[in-house]
Amino acid sequence: MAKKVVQDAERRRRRRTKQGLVLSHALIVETALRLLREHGPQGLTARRLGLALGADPSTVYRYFDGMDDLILALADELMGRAVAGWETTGDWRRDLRDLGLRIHATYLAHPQAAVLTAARVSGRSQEIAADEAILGLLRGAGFPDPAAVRIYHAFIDQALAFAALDAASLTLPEPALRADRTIWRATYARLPERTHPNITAVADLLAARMNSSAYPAALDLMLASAAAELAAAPRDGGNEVVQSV
Amino acid sequence: MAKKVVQDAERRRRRRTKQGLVLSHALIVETALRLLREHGPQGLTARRLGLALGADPSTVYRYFDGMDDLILALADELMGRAVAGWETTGDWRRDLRDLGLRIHATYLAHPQAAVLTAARVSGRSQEIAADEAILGLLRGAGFPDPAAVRIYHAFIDQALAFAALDAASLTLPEPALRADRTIWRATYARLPERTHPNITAVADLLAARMNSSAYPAALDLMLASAAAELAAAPRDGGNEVVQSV
DNA sequence: CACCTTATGCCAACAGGGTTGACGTTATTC
DNA sequence: GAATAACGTCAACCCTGTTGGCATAAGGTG
Repeated sequence: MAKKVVQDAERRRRRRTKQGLVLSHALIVETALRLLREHGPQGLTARRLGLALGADPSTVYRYFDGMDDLILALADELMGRAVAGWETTGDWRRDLRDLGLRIHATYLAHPQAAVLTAARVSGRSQEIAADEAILGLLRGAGFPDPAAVRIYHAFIDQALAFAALDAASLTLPEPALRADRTIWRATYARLPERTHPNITAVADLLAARMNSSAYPAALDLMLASAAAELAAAPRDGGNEVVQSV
Repeated sequence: MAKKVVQDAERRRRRRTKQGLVLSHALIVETALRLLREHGPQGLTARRLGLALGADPSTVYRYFDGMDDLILALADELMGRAVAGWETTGDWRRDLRDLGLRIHATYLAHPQAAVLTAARVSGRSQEIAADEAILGLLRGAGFPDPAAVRIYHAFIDQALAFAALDAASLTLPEPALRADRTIWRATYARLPERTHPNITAVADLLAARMNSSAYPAALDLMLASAAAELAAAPRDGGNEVVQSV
């Protein structure tokens, strides 16, 4: 198995090898992310990855336990990048807002990586570190455990969900995910006005709107709701619907 | 092409054919959804679909232009089911809340169909009908076009995003998407307390929370925010962040 | 130094994926 | 009855992830 290989190879610096190749987890992840960004999900295959690395496709399996494992590593890497440079001020609301925007921005910088948002939850290092930070922040702010967990989940879910959908709007991946502006305009503007008056009337608006993000506003709403909950009752309030505004 | 085939075959009732097979768009979609629900994304392949239909895999291509086209049809079918039975009362906020919950529930009834949420936007009949209804509702309520489009998008995005993530929490699909309770508990509870005090302290809560949905609360927040915007200013307010509560 | 174990890379091969084209049969239409 | 479209099968193609065997390099130990 590649488990022990991981630990040993990680702490060692190799000079050169048979064909002069020097692969590593970091290099493979970096290359995979590049392929994903430049050529979309279709571009990230075992064979293409091997080609981009100048190595045989099967070599990747010396470092990762299959393609699924690699994908989890990619998601973990992105989470690590999102958290990198994040500094907590002690103001949980401000800190979470900052982190949320960082996660969102990181995924938007790798639009094709929207696939990865479904691959969360793995017990990998970067993710767990981020989770620890978030939970610690919430508990430190005075949220009881159930509330902290609830907010923690809502926070992560929201960030990843919006990132995935925003990214899907920005990119032009495989036909099944096609959602770019051109498609929208072409699809909606071509509808007969008689049968679809509402859509045709706002076809251009629909197309133009595909580029903007609704996440910051939604994030602020969620944080405001959490703050109101904290201010109202120090004790936990269960899972009931929060009616505000 | 299958385009003309579609129209002609749809309006006709065929008694029997060569081997006694009577395929149709509806039957194929129904079977594909069943495969997806029972065996997950891995279970929905051209070959398995052919097997389940008792037909040759290539036969599907007489009805759909490739697997992508079929997947879009599945998403369209689900949207149609979600909207079926939906009755508008004229109260846009109440109606949208109802529709949102319907969409959410429909996708939760087909957990494995979370993949389909990424396949939105296609110009297919059921979807366009739903879009028309939503946009008509918002414009009728007095929202100017830009605001209506913005809310329309936020509404759909939110419903699909939460459905996808909630469904991912409920199911146990391929390794890359693994996110079930067992995994959560096993993953997080096994962490050393010394290095991960926060996570280990709430490990059970984390696992238990995977089954509940945060969508209704988020939906209410969004609708409340939209209502506040409508009450405050009849004219459109652009894309600025809404600070409420 | 020799020696053995581990790490690392390549190669060939397998099962299974989507998709296509030719072909035959059936159903419909004129 | 003849022509045409629809429908289903079959064999084949190229792609995918993945594996086992083999060769070489590296690292540690005598």
